[in-house]
Amino acid sequence: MNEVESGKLLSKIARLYYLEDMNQSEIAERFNINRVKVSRYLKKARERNIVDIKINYPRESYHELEREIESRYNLKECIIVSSFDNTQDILKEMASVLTGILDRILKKNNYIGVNWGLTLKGMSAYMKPDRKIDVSVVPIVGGLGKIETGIHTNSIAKNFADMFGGIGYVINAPAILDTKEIKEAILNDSNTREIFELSKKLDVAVFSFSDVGPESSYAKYGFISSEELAYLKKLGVVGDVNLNFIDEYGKHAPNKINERVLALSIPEIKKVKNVIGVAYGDRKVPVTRAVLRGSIVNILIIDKNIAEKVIKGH
Amino acid sequence: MNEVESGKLLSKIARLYYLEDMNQSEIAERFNINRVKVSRYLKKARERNIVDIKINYPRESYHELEREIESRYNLKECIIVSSFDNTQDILKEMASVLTGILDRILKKNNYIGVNWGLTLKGMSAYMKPDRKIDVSVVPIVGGLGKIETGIHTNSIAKNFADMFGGIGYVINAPAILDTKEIKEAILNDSNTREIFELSKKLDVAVFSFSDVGPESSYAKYGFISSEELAYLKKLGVVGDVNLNFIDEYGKHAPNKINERVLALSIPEIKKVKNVIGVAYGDRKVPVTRAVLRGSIVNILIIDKNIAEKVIKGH
DNA sequence: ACAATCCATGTAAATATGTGCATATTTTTA
DNA sequence: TAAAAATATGCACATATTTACATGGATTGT
Repeated sequence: MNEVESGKLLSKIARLYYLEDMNQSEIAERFNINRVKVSRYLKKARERNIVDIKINYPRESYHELEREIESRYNLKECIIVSSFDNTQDILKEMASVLTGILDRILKKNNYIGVNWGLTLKGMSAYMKPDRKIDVSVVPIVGGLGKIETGIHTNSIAKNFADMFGGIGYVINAPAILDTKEIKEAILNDSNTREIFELSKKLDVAVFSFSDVGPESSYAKYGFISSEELAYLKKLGVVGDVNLNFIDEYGKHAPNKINERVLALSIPEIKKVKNVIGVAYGDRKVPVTRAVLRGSIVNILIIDKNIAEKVIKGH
Repeated sequence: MNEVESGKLLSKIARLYYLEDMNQSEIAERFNINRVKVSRYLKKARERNIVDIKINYPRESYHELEREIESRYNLKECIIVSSFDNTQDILKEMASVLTGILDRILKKNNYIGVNWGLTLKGMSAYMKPDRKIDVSVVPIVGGLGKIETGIHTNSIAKNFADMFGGIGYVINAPAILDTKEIKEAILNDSNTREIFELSKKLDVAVFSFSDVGPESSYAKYGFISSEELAYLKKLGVVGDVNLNFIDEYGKHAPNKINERVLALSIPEIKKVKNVIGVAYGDRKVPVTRAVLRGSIVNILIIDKNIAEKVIKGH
């Protein structure tokens, strides 16, 4: 058995390289071998597990779960926060995570799209970005509810623009119209069209998604009636992504309501480079799974409860 | 606290880089950051011990002791073998180690110098090189004793040449002459001079060293009288390196005997790129320490007993 | 509020590492 | 033992990583 087979040389080389910051040329020189050989021996040492690399994750992190979801659904990032009893605590955590990601991702003059709802409203209350940069914040859905409630997409856009520095665009059209025809008409109006044009420039999109149950914002605020919700459920809808109703596989489920909804569509959302989805709470487990299956987002921020159930459920 | 400070991003990046073989560009792309930043974050992750690298050494190895000696005495390599009760077992181990090193170091047409004595004789009985290459084996000391005993430098050179393939040169002069004048005369003879010329070409030198006690080969075989040994000891000599007598600091101790000794000197030995010293047994502890202190070798093969005592002794 | 200093960033250049390929060596097979 | 196959080697090139440096933004002290 020679030096290499026995692993003695491999371990020596590995030590010098990984532990003592010697480079491959220096090692080659020392052991009188070819530089390329050192590279190959190091590879062999890794293959034979002579080199053992461990990553120490921060205590409170759910990296295994994150990793599992990232690789199963091919995400760039999955970030999981603790499922605190208190909703505000979850929102605080999520806000901190989202701020970190946006601080990192956003560059000057970038375009960021946002939708509406309680989750984004709640998070923006706790977001404290490190720095101000000029970004353009664009609503990606029509308006729902009064501006004062703070869940309106224009409010969300304004919040984000104030926080990161830059301008918050305003959409002057409701999200749900009475008829298909009215929607088409509004879409043809330059005011609205301009906003939707901007969404083609998005570098980042941030949105929450929801189930179609009674606790959803549209149910609670009465934007969609319970009959309509029942109708959607019958079609196999498990929730919405920016008001696009989807089935359990994350496919858009054709329905009467969407015909008169003004919102950035799923194919258009998918074109954005960084698509960040946010969700917490038990009721959003099925829609989260659907969003993942449909590869709608590539960055996902969820709470531990959803994460575990998504993984267990399949 | 942001993503970087918390270590969350660092650990994610480290995982992708070290555990999932992603390169820095891919990671940069994924996290929307600059490629150089990934390099810097990885450095930070290592500094913060988020990345933990462990080397698994072969079970029976004394890597810590080896490492200690290597770094303390600035060796390229220190290899320690078990101190078996049976001398032959030690010789077998050392032979295997030396073979490995020579198989690795020696290239075609290299010159290798060898000295004499029981240690090299004993080892060469067990050496089984992987391959034959053309090397030139050169005696680096005059002859001592009858060829038949096998401890004569010409025998050692022949053994090495047979094993590795190549030619064993022969020195036709004794190591210890009667007078300084005779030595000078012999050194002027072309036969001897040629051999010593060759030693300027050495790529590797292999030699054992010895104490100046009654068990040394020169005492046992009567090449040096007990009066002379006593005289050397009085001068502060702790042993010899290729018949050059040295003090506890590895410095050559000027003495009457060396004036009439025919051997490659310490400065000449130090010029060789790979200087391999071999020793085992308790009596060689002081001389080993001296050899190390004097930086005479850069590769050292010793038994565990010597290693431990060298380290403990200071 | 201003200047001075410090720190972060990205680009370009330098360094280090990995790979394809042609050649050499060893092992296998007949 | 010779030929064939498999493996190892080292060069030249391709790729990847690190570093130096210049710049700009943030922070601190006055």
